[in-house]
Amino acid sequence: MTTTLMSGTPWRTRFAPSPTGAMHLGNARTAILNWLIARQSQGTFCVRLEDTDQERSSFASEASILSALDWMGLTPQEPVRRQSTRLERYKDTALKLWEKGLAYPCFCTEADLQQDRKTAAAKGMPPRYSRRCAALQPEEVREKINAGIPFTLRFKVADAPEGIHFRDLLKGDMDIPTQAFGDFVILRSNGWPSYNLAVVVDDLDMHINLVVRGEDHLTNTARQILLYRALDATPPYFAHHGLLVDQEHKKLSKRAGAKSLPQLMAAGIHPLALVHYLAGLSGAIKGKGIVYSMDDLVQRFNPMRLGRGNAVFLDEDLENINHTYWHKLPAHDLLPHIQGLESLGRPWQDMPDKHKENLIAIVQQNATGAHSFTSLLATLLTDEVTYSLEAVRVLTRPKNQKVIQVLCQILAANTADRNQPLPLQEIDALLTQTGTMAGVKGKDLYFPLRMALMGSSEGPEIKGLFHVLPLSNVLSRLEKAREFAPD
RNA sequence: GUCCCCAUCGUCUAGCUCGGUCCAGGACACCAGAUUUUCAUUCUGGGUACAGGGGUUCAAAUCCCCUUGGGGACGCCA
Repeated sequence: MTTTLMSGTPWRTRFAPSPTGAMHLGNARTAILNWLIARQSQGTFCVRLEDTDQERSSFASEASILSALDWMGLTPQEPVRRQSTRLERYKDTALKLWEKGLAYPCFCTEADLQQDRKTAAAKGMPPRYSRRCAALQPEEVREKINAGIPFTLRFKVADAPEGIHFRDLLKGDMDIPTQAFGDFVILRSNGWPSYNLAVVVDDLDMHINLVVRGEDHLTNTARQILLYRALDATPPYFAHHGLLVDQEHKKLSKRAGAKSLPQLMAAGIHPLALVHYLAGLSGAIKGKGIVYSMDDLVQRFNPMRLGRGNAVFLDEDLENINHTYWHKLPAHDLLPHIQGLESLGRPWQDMPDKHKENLIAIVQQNATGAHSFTSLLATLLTDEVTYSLEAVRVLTRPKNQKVIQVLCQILAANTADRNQPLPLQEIDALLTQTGTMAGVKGKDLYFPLRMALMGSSEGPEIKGLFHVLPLSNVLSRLEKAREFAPD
């Protein structure tokens, strides 16, 4: 039987970012796909930090990437690995390849190579390594080494068969000619491994059986397959997904305004919305509506439907799906992600979670993101209503004052505990009664009440307000609104 | 420059493997109506796509070729 992403193999996948900056959307999507495929197949999702570039790697980036993964709910199922702790292992492997005659030392300097590339470009040739040092005689090599000239180890590509064939689990049969690249470096002159070597050694040692990454790695895959062969090892399966592009179908870039994960978090995106959108961009999420948890997402994920081409990322679409999530997720799942709550002060902080969730549930349909809550909640927590110009206009009309006055009378006669909100079942009757007595209905009834209670034309459902505001608070708001009455 | 990948509504895509059931289906977005005694929510309806050109065939979104467009790779970066 042909192996597919869904043929039952528990996939051991990995997400292997280099900690050289904040996590970007493309990275995030790769991470999500790896996580999803592992989870869906009852496999394992691993994370590995590829920090072999000493100049560009930073601890801050590591922390940022790891926290972004955590935020998205993509928890690694094994301890995070770090390549910089395994330098000896890579070096040994490179040396072994040299001994076997599959690699050779290269003494070319940075300047030499740059010159070569320039010359090649001028001739319209691909900028590949000239293989100058492959021609060195053993004595020459020994001399140079004894003279202390620094060298790298290059893998002998030309010795490989014509093309490299592999079956990509997403793209199908793939043939990459070895002419696509020159003899590549596996060990740098400072003793650190190159990307391709480190990846192969680690994927082997970690028993990764499926590599999911962007199609920009297609030629790296060919190089890595060569390394697997040189090490007498079986390569894992590969699945290359398309890249994320912007509206103009250009690669997503910071310059073009693409946001990083920390920026998206700060912008008030709910993690489930982001994960759903990014996973859905490949067409692999079945059904409509939001997902309520990562497990839910796994249920609806079908890796066989992963698209083959590039995917267009639209801020607008993310915004839309984000709104939907803030509207529909239970308040319980919203609370941990709401930002700026501390500015609400004591009354909020002292409140039990259950009560907080009730308030959130009332305002969430008007929320647009993680920090749209504070202002909405603030209007519920205070007695001080801020009236908009529109509110003032509405409240100064006698007809509208009548409505408020009537409601005040009705509430004043109510014997319920003033420190509690009114019971749900009473609210309907109460509003109907107000309407009847004031001789209004529909918008004429609700609009003045909305303005009086919230000071603005937008806000939670009126009935909901009565359900969360203590009766005393409702009364004081109404009293205040009555001050707009014309003399 | 050389090589590789991709090409269906605005977006993500179904269909392409085994050509007819596709004057191309769905979702999101958009527009219009309806419901909810308010905004929101919800419901119903609507418009919009097979990149272009050649073949093959009784028949092509589906197979072949070319063109165009887009993306990627070619580092002592990953």
